[in-house]
Amino acid sequence: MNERVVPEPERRRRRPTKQGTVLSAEVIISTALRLLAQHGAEALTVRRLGAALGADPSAIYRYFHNTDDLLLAIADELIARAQHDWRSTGDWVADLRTIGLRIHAAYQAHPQAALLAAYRTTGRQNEARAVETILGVLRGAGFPDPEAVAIYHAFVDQGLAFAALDAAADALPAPARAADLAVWQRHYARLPAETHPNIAATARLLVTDMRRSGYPLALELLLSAASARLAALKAPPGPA
Amino acid sequence: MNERVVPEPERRRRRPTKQGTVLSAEVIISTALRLLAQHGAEALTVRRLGAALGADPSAIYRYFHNTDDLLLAIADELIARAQHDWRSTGDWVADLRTIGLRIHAAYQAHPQAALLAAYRTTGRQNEARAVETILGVLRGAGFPDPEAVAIYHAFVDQGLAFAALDAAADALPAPARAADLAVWQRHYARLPAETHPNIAATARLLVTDMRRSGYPLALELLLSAASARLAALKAPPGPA
DNA sequence: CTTTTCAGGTCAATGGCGTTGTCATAAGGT
DNA sequence: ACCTTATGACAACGCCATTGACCTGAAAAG
Repeated sequence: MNERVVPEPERRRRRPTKQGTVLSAEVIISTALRLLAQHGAEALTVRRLGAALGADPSAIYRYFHNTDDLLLAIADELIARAQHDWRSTGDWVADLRTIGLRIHAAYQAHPQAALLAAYRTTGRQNEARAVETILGVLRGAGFPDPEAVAIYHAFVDQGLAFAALDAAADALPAPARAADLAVWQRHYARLPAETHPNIAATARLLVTDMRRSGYPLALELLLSAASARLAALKAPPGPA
Repeated sequence: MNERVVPEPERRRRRPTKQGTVLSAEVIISTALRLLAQHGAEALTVRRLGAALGADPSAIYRYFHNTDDLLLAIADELIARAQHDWRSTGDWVADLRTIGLRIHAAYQAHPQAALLAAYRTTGRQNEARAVETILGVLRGAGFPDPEAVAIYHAFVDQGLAFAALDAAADALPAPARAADLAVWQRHYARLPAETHPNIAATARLLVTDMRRSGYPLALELLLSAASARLAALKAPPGPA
């Protein structure tokens, strides 16, 4: 591990680069997000980031231990954006629905970054706040701790997993992306009923449905099943 | 794109390498899978694959256009394996549960290939067979077509999304993977109750639960919610 | 206001990677 | 037995992340 990094709040001396930029963790993160948005995932290299910042690539190592450290910082920033201004309504199902959709939306706004970040556990400030909030909603709803933790896990992972899945579609190189979308019309819509009766019968529905994200329905199903479980827990004497 | 590749069925001349191996697409794929299984994601490089084969790295480009081509060839195999020997039991919930877990397991067995494959729509034979099967299960259970298609979409995307999420954890470079796992013990388990009461109250549960995949529960919740919807559809006169 | 110090930007080098242009040679059709 | 050419080998290119040594100017100390 690299020891050159001084924690951001303790920084005193800020010295411009040869090209005049004044660096900071914040500037580096936002430049990285811009680079990802403009030129795709493969554009995020230390060398190109250095060039975009107007600094020597190695200067980045004064702010982040390595590229992974930088990536985790980016991930935490996305989580922060998802939580921005959120407030509980008192209805736990509505709260979780909103949180789930917000996470998904925040990641969709930066598909290239989402693809890299959605899989990581950062342990940083904003992530911890999100974990705390979601657990609070579930425990406040009346789920006993083991159930609350299990449902927290399913809920969060499902949100992140769909965020990455849908981000990947956006982040795909243009030709591959077009090809994948066209498969449903070009290929599945023309399969004969003899060999693929179920696809043939539903082809039109498939073509329109597969254009959208499957997340909203998956989220709704998760929430309604969780709700049913809670109801069962609150009526302890088992039914016939 | 590299034009050196001769399609496998047209190959006539098979010439041993200096070290005596006789190459083929099949040998290269299985060696790559062995390399991945034995030494993890970062072991799959053209150079190391060449070394493992007993051949010059560049010889691989006589069989695959580039590394992506090779990885897709590996991935293609996974789709077939997920479906291998599957048979309907007549119980639609049990069938979907099995199919979901099988997809997840097949991808889990080769995480780095899964990461590339889970996001794509190939439209090829094995994929079409899977779509047909799942739609058949849902329509056979009595879901009307629009509902069948919507639930198909949520079900499949959930399976693929979790497959990619869990594969990504396995495919992470060893240090990053260890760091992510440790976060729950090192960091979350020690947050004070004053600032993070819900995390503090459930820390022990979190540490053990987050080690496992969230997919089995998420799948179960999706299936039970779908089941409830079907029951509601079959009892048309609305309840009190 | 001067002196000291050291954070932080720069430079150069290391060892890895995927990929390709070229060459040499042996396999296999004739 | 002869040719053709597919296929393996070699060497080189331009990327990549990372690091150790250095230099310099901003801030702290007096």
